[in-house]
Amino acid sequence: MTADLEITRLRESSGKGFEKVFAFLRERLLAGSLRPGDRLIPERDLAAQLGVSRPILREALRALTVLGVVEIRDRVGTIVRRPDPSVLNDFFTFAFAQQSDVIDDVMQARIAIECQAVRLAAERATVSDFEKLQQALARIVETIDDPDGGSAADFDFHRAVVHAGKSETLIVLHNSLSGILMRSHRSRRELLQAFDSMKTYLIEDHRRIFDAIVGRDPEYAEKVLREHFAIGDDFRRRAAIGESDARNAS
Amino acid sequence: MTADLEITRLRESSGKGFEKVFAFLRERLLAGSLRPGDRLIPERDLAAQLGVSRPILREALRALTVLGVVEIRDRVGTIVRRPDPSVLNDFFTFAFAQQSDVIDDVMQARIAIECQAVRLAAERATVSDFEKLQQALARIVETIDDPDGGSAADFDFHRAVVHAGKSETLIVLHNSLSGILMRSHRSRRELLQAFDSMKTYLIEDHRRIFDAIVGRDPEYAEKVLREHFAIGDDFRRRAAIGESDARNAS
DNA sequence: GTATGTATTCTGGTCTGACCAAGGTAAAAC
DNA sequence: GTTTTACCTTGGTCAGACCAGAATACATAC
Repeated sequence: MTADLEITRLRESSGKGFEKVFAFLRERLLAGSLRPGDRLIPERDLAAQLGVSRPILREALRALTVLGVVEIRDRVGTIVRRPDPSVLNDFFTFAFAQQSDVIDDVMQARIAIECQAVRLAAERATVSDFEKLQQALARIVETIDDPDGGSAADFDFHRAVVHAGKSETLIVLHNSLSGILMRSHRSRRELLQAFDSMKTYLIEDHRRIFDAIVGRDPEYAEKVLREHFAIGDDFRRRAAIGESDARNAS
Repeated sequence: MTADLEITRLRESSGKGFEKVFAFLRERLLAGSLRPGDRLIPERDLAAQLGVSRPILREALRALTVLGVVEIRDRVGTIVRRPDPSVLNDFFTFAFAQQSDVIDDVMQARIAIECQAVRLAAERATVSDFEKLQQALARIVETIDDPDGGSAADFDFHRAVVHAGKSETLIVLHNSLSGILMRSHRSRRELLQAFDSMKTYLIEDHRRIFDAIVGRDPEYAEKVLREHFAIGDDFRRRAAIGESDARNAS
């Protein structure tokens, strides 16, 4: 509507076509003059205003799309969206597709996130969170002999912990790491079956974490969680070595 | 015409043009048939083989570019790259830019990352890391009265800590959060100027963190760092209240 | 034979203008 | 007032063209 002045300015400032347009839109998005829900003006008009051709504009739009910032709806228009964390999954998938040895490293990030989250959880968790945690805990007990279900239950519990932390950022990050972790999670869990002592350890650890959160003890909560990871890591290290990669994705 | 069995298959499988091409390339990238360093065939040829027009191909290529998977080099070609973590910066910037109240929340993530990193640093830091940390520490002392320089020095120190942790993932995440944090960092630091007691606290805290790392004491390192954040948060809370929102855009 | 400089080719970067199909909408028909 | 319908809008795509500079081949000079 009123955006022509600045656009003209932009036309000379930034670099080449795509870069220019992308930078322009980026700025608009970041500055907040384009907010989630807004609909951009038609591609043709926008392209004209920006002084580029439609294909170029579309490149920029598409770029923003993969970043989850906008959504191009066929025959409707381009609307601004609140960035969807699932984009990160995309990225991580690409990033870690080639190297499989980064799992341990990603694990460090997970530990970081969860340890912080569990602290927050101990402070902020609501009764509703308690319930969810308890349910997750129950499922862990139920599925202790089932690799698949157990893995899921385990993960759910940890996810519940992070959610109880009430930090959007931590939730996003944790969720983003999920993709990579998921892969290893199952295989890791499987070999836990070998050790029978693991079962009690698994249950006990989670229960203690739960108790710590309910008991509003951040310090202890983190401590237990950290130990939980350490012991798990230890078991894993002890058992698994030859991680064969069956990557024949049909 | 007859040389492209898989391509032809793809042509019908996936959805529309862009989606199809993107999915195709994505698969190739993930499967590993396209590996970092490889150069794609010229756009014209590739477009022809995929049965789409060049603009569409470029949309897909550009999309992969923002994901950091490929790099389009002017007049050279499109080469596959190992995903660049800087992509995350893009995303996080977008994701957290719109809400200005998330700073505190992002801070939780920073704390999470750094606390984990400092632990690792205490275990893994090399002599080279020690030196960098010491230099950063020295700069903090030097620039204690300079808001700008001080902010940078402070940040450098923390960055050095994370790097000393030797976890690529943590480094990536920390770096990604930097963008958002940077904004607030300076203003936060400025108001620290008001409190004179802050200066000694700032120096002392960082020095203790440094000592903990050199002393190979993860537990203590995290403890100090956590307190460091807590105290900073406290000061901030005490000083700044009316965080005015400059939302004069639109 | 080597080295240098030049011409040619290749490749991305961009533009123009066009066609299609389906969503939206308002006029037209009931 | 409701339904139907025709039109316009909008994204999705294509085809072919031009440019500028990198890469390379080639020819020339030493």
